[in-house]
Amino acid sequence: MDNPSRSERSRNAALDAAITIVTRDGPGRLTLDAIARESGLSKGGVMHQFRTKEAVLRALLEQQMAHFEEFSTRYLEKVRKTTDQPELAAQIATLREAISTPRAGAFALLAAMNENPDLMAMPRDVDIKKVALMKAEARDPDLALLRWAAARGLLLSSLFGLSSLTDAERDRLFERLLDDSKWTAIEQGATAAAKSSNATATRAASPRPAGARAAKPASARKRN
Amino acid sequence: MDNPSRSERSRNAALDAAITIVTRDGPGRLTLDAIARESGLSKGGVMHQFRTKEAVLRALLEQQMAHFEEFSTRYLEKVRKTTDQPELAAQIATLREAISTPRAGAFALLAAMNENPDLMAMPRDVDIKKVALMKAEARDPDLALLRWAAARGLLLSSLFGLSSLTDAERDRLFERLLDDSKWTAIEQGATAAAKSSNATATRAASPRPAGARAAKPASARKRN
DNA sequence: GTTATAAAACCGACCAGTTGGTTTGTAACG
DNA sequence: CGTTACAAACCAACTGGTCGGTTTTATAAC
Repeated sequence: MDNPSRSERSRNAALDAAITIVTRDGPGRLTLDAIARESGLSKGGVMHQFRTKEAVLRALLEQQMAHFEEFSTRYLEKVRKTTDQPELAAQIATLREAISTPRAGAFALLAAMNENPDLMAMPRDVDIKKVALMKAEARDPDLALLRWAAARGLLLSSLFGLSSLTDAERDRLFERLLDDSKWTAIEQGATAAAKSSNATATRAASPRPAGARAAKPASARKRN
Repeated sequence: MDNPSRSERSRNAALDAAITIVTRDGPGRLTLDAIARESGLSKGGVMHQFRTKEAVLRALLEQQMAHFEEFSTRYLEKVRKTTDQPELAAQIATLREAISTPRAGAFALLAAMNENPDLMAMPRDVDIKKVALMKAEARDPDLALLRWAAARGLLLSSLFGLSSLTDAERDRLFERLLDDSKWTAIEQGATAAAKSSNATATRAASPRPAGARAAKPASARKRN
């Protein structure tokens, strides 16, 4: 086998092993030795492909992000014509997907966060773009964000083993989140405050004001 | 100082140190030595108060849960008369509170999960009860769950540094989540029968198989 | 009030095992 | 023959946890 292929095979073997470990034993058990053991490679081999453990985490994250990005894109293409908020739909569907697929994805996230919280910047940056898109397409951006937040809440809760919902329940909730027709009735115009009492059935057709984004969390810690 | 006070002071010092470490350095850095260093106690002293590391995690979780439980109870008492879904309101408000208070709470959660995922059973059990209460008081239980999930999504995203929202935005979203009047218009059930449970497919843009979801993580790992 | 004794709180050296990472060697590719 | 890909032994730092000993507090007899 030629060298490039050989290398790629080892790389994938290592990453697959990492996913296996993280999902099976928990993020705290993801060590270089464990990866070597699980992948069949020697530790030296693993270290040849990834010079540091952080490089492994980063590669893991990138792989998973690419996976979900692809899912998202495909889904988006498919429903672009059936809803006027395709980005929102795609995000919700992707979050839903992340629950069922080999927990890998978000477990990788967890492992990353555990080891080096700064790695979270990667997925966050993607998020920022997605949020912008969702807001741009929505008549009621805040409502879109809330539907999105709900999906995310369901995912993260499930991921952390915090969920007290059955699979059926969760599925039903996702279904409802995706169903635009169930939400239009409470869409609000871009006007902020709103007279609290009724006003719920208003269905303003105005575009939206394009909010101003501000500073980041600015978490700045160092590790390793 | 008498013994009980002395003991409690040390215990709290250790716990405070643990919170400091976890929030400042990340969950992966929470070690017994680190706690000893940070708290000023000796390692032996720490071990006297907590026989194992898991005991530290457990105590941390309990402390945080107690804190939020108290907040929740107080809030509930306060709004019981102003809304017909006080449990939901209390949960949302508590989740909101958890964002602003020292990240401690959920970071402790993370540390716990990292070390021993089984510890998550503690907060989950509380959740199950809360969910039951919220469902019981709601005319549209699923909608209540979704509002709750949204609040949770906002919290967890923010907590993990995944949030791309500004504080103001998040605040606005929480405000809306708490405002019952903004949701009544889409309440389902109660009125006009309607087998709400299925039938959601009116406009579902989701081509999902709705297949049989598999079993739970079934993580049965041991550590240490 | 002093003294004797026990019990609790605390210290810090120590242990075996694990960690991420390095070094040295070797075989195959190009 | 040099570079690439891997293996295996190795290392210093660190891990959770133990253990013998010291200090502080509590009890109670004198």
